[in-house]
Amino acid sequence: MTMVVRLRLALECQLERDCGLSFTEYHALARLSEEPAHTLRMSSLAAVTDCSLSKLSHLVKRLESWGLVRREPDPTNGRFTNAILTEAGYAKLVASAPAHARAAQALVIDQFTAGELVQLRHVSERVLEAVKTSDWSPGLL
Amino acid sequence: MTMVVRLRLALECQLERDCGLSFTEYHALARLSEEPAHTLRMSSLAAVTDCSLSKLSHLVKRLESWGLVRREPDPTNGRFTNAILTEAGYAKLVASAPAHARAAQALVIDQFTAGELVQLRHVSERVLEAVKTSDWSPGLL
DNA sequence: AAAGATTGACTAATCAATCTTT
DNA sequence: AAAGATTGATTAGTCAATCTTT
Repeated sequence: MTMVVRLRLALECQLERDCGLSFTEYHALARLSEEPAHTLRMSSLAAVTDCSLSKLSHLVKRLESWGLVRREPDPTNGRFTNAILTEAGYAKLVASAPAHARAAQALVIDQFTAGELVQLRHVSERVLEAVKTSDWSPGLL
Repeated sequence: MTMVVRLRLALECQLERDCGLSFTEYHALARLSEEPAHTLRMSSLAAVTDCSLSKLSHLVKRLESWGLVRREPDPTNGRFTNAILTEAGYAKLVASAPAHARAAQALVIDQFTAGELVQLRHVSERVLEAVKTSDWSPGLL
């Protein structure tokens, strides 16, 4: 587990220093940017960022106060709230991504051959599957 | 990274439910129990639990308030503080370890053959080494 | 002065309670 | 009533400032 903890700490550290974003804040922006309309419902965003809805709500409030995201009710169904990446949010992400990608590259990708990386992907998939079917569903996922 | 995040969340969830301890609290107790005298300096314990000294100080205060650990100044050098596992703390750990070990076993170990586990260990070691020699030293390690 | 550790103020996360829309 | 989301109170973590011992 040490490796799991330290790898995450290193990546958190890089993001904090280079862009002033937490790991989860960064990934929320990244997930939104992958959507066609740079938009995702709060509940969907919570799922893909491994956040509880409550945590995400607080987090998006913060991102909104920084002008990186805005929220508006889904026009087609008022009980959904859409989180939308702003221009500034997208610019922030574009500015932040290269350094983060370099860090991940250096810490993980560069350590292995192409064949090992394939292996590693299998490993991850099996562990993820085991986690998903386990009793230990972390809060609201 | 998703796998790294979710695996940790699942293990945190198990510990919280089954023993009412956070991941770091559990590991602090576990590290102390591995020492001959169930004792470690605060600074050493911080290093092996991947905590800042400040975080560990708050955390140990909590463990102390629960009667699981006590602190006393090192008799040989007054600027060190020793964290010492109490009887109750050891009992708590003994009661908690099996379920936690089973969870880790189920989520990781059981997913692989013996050969793959050896591979996995190599993977971890290489990533750890890369993290250690990187610019992104997470706070005070 | 430097190392080890603690403290207090601030920021973030969690949990239960609440509010809104369907 | 149920789903989606937010809020507010408590608890944990971070950061800078402080205290103690060497």
